Amino acid sequence: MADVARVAGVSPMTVSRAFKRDASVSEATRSAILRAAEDLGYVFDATASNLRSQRTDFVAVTIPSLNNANFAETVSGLSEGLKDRGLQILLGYTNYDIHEEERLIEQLLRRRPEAIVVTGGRHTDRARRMLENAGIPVIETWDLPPHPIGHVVGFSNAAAVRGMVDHFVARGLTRIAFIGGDADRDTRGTDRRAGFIAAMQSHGLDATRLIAAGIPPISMREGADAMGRLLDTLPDTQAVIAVSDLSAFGALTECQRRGVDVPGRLSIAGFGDYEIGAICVPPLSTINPHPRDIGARTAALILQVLAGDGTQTSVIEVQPELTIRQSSL
Amino acid sequence: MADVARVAGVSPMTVSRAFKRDASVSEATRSAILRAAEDLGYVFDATASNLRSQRTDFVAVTIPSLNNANFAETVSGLSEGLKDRGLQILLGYTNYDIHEEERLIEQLLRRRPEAIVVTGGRHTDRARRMLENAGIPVIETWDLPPHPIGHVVGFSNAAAVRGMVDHFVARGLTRIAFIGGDADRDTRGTDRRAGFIAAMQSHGLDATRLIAAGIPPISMREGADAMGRLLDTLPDTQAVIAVSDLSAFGALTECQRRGVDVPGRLSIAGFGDYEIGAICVPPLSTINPHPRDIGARTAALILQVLAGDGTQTSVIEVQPELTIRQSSL
DNA sequence: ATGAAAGCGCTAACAG
DNA sequence: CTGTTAGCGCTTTCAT
Repeated sequence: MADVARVAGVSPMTVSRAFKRDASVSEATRSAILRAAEDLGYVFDATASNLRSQRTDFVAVTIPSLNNANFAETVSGLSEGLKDRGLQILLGYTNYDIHEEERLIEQLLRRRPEAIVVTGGRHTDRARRMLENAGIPVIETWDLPPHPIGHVVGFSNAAAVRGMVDHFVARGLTRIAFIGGDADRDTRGTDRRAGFIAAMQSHGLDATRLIAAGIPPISMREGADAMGRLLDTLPDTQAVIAVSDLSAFGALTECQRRGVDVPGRLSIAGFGDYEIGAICVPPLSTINPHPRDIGARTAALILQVLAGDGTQTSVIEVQPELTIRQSSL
Repeated sequence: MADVARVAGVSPMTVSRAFKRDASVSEATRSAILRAAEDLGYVFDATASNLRSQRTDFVAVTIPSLNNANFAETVSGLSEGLKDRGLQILLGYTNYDIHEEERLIEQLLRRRPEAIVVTGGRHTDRARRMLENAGIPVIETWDLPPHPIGHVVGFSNAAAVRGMVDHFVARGLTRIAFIGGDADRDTRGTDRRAGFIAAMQSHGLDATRLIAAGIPPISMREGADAMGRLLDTLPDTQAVIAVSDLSAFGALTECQRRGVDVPGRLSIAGFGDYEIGAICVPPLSTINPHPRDIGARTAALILQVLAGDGTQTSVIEVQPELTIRQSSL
């Protein structure tokens, strides 16, 4: 920066200002500085800026998996909402493991983010303590934890599934199974399964048709395998709710391979409103948790909190939407 | 850190050492320091460490889209290979736009990464200049550019498609169409389309059955729409290659909706070996570019280069694999 | 194995 | 609109 200042004939401080958005530098001076910088191949050093200004413009985000359209949508909505203010996302993934999440949170906090967004509301004790003491806004998403650490933008996974159970029951189906949610690593999956069980019981129905599908992320293949076991062991099942659209689609393909008519003999529903559910034949009933909205509203919340709008914490509920398609009609 | 030092009864320098992996601190001192840090809720400040040591332990990575299983696999393989050495990925996405890529590269370089990995081999002139002058290892991936900036870990998208054309021709099919690759934002898509045209011409076949599918990322829906137009306008087409498995699957569903037998009346192939192609009915022929290997080999290359193993640049070719399934048999 | 002094490259704070 | 001074919290370097 000193070199650029020398070439442009100004002080380093003026160069520093020229690189900021709204700093007061005359247009002529600024363009001369930027030209000098370009000529010299100077690249602004954010590490020094971060230290001195005590601002990094990072927003830390943890998601269970990179390769998941739902979480990708949330991150995308978040990123979109933050980039106008120059905030950049520092992303890490936990592989659906809260111990991995703990390690990740520690690493992320070392980078001194302005805020931290975590997926889910269940954490190790130490992770929780670190978040509580971080001194920055904390936002839990994709859940509605009973004791939030800070802010929340999410929904109840259990309640969302209840709507689908009600839909099946209203159609007169009673022998309903649930695929997935058995490994307690994926807290959203287990919550959905718990919601299924509670909803079935409240209807006075048998809630024991639970088919394990392995550790998350549940693949399409695992959904297909689970459906195979279901058809083998409980062939009188009338409807299936899968922990995600991906496993639901896998289950559908297994029905196709075995010549089981969907929805004639068996209804299927998923979760997440992934594109595949809308386009496959027949299209899948699902629950749309509005992942992009979660991201967008989280971004808006962060901007508001960083602008100093009060210190109270908000709980923003993004209502999941029951989406009924041909697979359950 | 000074506070921790005081509580632990040592100098800040010793605290600093206690937080490093292989620093020479007695075990007793180290554990006393770590306990003091935990008690005080101290979190190591990476921004200061970065500035003083001139090391960030960041590896910058640009990918076209977060929500893409192929790129997610590459990032995952990369991340896996880097984390043992404490290197963290700083990820940004370009939305398939080289101008967005230019902006992103500038932002990423300001964070002073140890190396930078970009997806693709085509860049704006300014982006290319920034990468050349960055003074860190540069790795282009998912392509085989004629004039690499630095290292390369990738494959020829055009050559990969040739293998699929040859497969169809060997089966006696001659009226072959290509879906996608029309928007020049996605250089990998256009390269695949160009490879299709070249391969068809080298067989003396008509290479004009090109169906546009819109701007990337091409959705399943766009694949289905493209297939609809193809069936409407060129109903005698015998085989279709789509720019990705996702659009190929969309195309397949359109055939299902119209009662067009696949592969009886029409063969379909995709690109990418996404899970959906392996499980849908019928399963899709595809080209597997081994995305995780690209990431893993990129990670290994970075570690080797950072360890100072010579200054020569490597071009590592990861061979795509033709995967023939029922959709083209 | 531990400590003292100096400084990484920028910007807050103040001045003009 | 521009400049001066000091210092962000670590770690390099050199000691012992």
